[in-house]
Amino acid sequence: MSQTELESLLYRDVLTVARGLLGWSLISDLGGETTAVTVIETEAYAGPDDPASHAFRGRTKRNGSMFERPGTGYVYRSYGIHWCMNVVVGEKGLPHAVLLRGGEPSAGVATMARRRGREANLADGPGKLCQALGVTGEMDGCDLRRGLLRLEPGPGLGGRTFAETPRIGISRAIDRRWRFILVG
DNA sequence: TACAAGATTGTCT
DNA sequence: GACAATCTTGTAG
Repeated sequence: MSQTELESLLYRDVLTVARGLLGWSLISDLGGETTAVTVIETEAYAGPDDPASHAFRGRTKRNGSMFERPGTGYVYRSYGIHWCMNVVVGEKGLPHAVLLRGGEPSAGVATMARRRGREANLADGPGKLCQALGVTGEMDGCDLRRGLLRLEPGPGLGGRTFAETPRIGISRAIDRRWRFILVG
């Protein structure tokens, strides 16, 4: 995959993008320190067609970023405590997004451990991933194709396969198997 | 204007 | 395995 392929991937169907982002690197230079993870777990949210999406009932102050152009980051606060980040996909104005649920630390591990206050389980959850990379609400609406927080070609699937499972932590439309996770 | 619920995590039992 | 921490949105009065 190349940066150009990322560009075209972002305009594909949200489920295709959710699968395609597995194995990519998410790199952060926030706070003057470089940290990075390999994306290993994603979830797809299809805005107006998805009762579980924040954008199901239209645009609000919080989810405005989801209506921006693909490649935009949508960062929101969860349960008033944690930050969770999405990659906006699809045509501009269509609130489709892929939630980055988990990653494997690949660079700046010491920095991530310091931010997280522990050595293990640095990014195996949406809130943990953001904390490890230093992502906060200030990054809402940023351009993930360039800048301090960006997606770059990573190790890819590396011969590993991925599983499709029901989504986690939601109460609506839980029957849709729109969660993708690398196994192995 | 008030209140319930939520795409979660860490700690304690 | 249960529960608290903590804030924004949506809905009702």
